[in-house]
Amino acid sequence: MADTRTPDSTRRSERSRRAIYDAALALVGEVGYQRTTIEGIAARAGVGKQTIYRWWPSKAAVLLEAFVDLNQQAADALGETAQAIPDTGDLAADLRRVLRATVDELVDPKYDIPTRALTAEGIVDAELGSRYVDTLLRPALQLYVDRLVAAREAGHVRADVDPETALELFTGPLTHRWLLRTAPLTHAYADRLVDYALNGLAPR
Amino acid sequence: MADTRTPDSTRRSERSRRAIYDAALALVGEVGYQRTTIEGIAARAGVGKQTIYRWWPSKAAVLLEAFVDLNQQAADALGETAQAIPDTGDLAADLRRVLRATVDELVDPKYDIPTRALTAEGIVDAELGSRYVDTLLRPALQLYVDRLVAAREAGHVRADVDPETALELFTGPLTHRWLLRTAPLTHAYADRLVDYALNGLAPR
Amino acid sequence: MADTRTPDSTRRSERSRRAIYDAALALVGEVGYQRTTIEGIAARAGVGKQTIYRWWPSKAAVLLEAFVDLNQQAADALGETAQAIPDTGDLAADLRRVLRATVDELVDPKYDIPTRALTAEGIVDAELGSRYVDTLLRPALQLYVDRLVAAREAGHVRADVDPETALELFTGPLTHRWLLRTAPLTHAYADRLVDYALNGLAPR
Amino acid sequence: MADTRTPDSTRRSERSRRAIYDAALALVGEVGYQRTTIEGIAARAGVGKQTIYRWWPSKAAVLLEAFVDLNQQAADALGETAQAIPDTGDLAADLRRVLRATVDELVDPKYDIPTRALTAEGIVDAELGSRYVDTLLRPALQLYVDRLVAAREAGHVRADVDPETALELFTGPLTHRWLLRTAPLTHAYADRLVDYALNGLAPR
DNA sequence: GCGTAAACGAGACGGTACGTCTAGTCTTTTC
DNA sequence: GAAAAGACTAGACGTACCGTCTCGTTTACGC
Repeated sequence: MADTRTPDSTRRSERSRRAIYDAALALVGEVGYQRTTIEGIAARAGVGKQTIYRWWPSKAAVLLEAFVDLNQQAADALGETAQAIPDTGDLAADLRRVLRATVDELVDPKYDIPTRALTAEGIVDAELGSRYVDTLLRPALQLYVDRLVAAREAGHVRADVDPETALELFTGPLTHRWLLRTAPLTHAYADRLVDYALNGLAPR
Repeated sequence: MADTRTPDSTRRSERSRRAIYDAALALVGEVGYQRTTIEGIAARAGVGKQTIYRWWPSKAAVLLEAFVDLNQQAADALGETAQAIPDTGDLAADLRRVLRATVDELVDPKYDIPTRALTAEGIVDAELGSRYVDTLLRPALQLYVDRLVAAREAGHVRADVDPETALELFTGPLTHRWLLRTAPLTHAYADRLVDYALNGLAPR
Repeated sequence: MADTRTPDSTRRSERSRRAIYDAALALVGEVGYQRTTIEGIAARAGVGKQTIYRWWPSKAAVLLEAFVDLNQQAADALGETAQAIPDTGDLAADLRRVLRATVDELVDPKYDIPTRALTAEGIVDAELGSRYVDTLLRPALQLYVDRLVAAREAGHVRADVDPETALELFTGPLTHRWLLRTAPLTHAYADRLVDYALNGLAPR
Repeated sequence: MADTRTPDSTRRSERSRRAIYDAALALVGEVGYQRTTIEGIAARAGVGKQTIYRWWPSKAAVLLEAFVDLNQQAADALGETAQAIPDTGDLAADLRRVLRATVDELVDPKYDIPTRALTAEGIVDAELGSRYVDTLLRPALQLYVDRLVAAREAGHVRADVDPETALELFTGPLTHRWLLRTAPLTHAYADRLVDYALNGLAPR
């Protein structure tokens, strides 16, 4: 039977935790997600397999935490407001800037490969997916909500707009192209999205 | 080394092919994609493993073809034009109708589970992904292109609109919510998408 | 590396020692030797694993000491001479009596299972084997030596007989049948052994 | 669940079987029985673990068969009668010769180590023990029975002697010293055993 | 209609990784 | 400072599948 005793997290080895994060991210980057194995992570981290199984339920969960940790570190390095979408008063310009940056990130293999892996895993595994959304995706989307609310108050956006839906006009298509590879992701595409979404497809 | 001789498809057993499709779809529905194995499909189909390896390169490829076959059958049952997006002259109403139908399909577990599995696999496996897009997704998206081109000619849509980008304002957000489960998929959501995309977020 | 510091035995917990003996014997009786683990003994004794590793080099060593302790207690309960082979003047009768008693003991599962385990372990592990022989077996065999020497002095046994070898004519076959289960261990067998060994196989 | 299907022995790979025997015997000789693992045997034999698990229930069973096979080969090399105890008419001399040969064998590490391991395992595991006795030990003991019966018919042994018991006067003590290492195994000891057993301990 | 060659069902094979178990060590806290 | 508790590295366990490779057994085409 499985070990049903919950381990005592106060006695957890910080050293091992870090080594596992590092090994997991390195391996996914080097050989891809499918060929990254728990045995491989353990060996690379100089850790017993049981130490992984003790603290994580699956390979995907390890990678997710490793990613969250990475983001945390990056966020800590920057100031708090540094990650917010800028508000220059020109909504279109601000969105173009942030969408272009997102395009750049999604195109960079360093982010592309592990993020794809996590996303794909979350698509099939609902439990993991919800943790992924809550810890990584939702905070990123919230930045759009904040900016759109500000724009609405400034009268740059229709008063009846639901920001949760509105933001998906930008991130939805971008994610669609990125994940499904239906067409190349370019800055021009990002700009066009902002144009269409803000001004609509119908003639004015 | 692999058997480099190309098998003679004229001598292929139609019976086995059908049995493999059925077994693959049934197993994915019953135990999920991850726990569906080629051995399991072979056993369920009453077929030797080699018969699968002879004709398909991977589990995902089997499932993809099984899905294509399923769609083919459904399409054959309907008339040819039956799957096109209707053109009543009211673009918004036509889009609402088709998006609502899509929502209904994505919410139905019968389609949801295997489609998720295929999509997730295609996200990670580029080769499979491109076949998935070409055989299943692209034809479906083309229907939007056709309808949007017609709308553009009728002056119901801006003359400068790129239909390939424009259609993603509808399918992108829908796919986003479906795959990532960020929020429930409803008819109201579909309607709102049509409103935002056609009229834009900015005040007129 | 192992903790080379010799622990201070004066501070040793008598309570733990007893609990470990009891747990070890109980477990071997219940689940057999192979499936008795040091972890299991520690858990059952309510003792940390390190407490076992601190004082014993192996599972077999624990069991051996537990057994020695058990014998000690039994011996203390009886008088000192009580365990000697009786000397009624009739060597054959005395040997039959003691061999029959040995048969009874070897057939009793209470002794059979742990003694088998220890013996088997000692056969493979020379170090343990020698401790087993010295602490448990040798004292028992010495009783035969004593009785045979007395018989020799009384002229009931050839003057040139080496008691160390002679005693094995009794214990050797008995042990052989017991360990290898080549044939059932019975009182009749014990009697026959005494007859053959004392009188020889050759016709007189 | 375990694979309950019985494998088809007609399709068994003779090559793998031989390689497994060789690897098992080599490893036991090199690192001892306890530190010989199924993984190690598989790796050394260049064989998948499952191939071992498919055909044998345990490490001990592999070793037993390897040993039986070894004996078979040795027996096939010699003539049929070559392994019988010689009958020169001088029972004592014949027994001395065979016991001395046995001593030599038991002292040779090549036989000592794996035989010890198998014997010890058979002592604890009754099922394996009975297979060990039936396939390896019993045939060897039968040779004594045959010789003793011949001696009885020739009047060199008491008419009332049970050969099954009598033979244990020789093999029992020898096995006892060998397994328990109570004293060194020498030719002199073998000779003394023959003397005592044939002539008895009591004065004539 | 008969021979032959390819596809077939079956499943053994060498492997890899799984998730579990235990060994023996190390660390922290309690008595 | 011994002991309880238990996390740690290490690695074998037995299982599940992988993809390849024979085996006979159909099956269907060309002679």
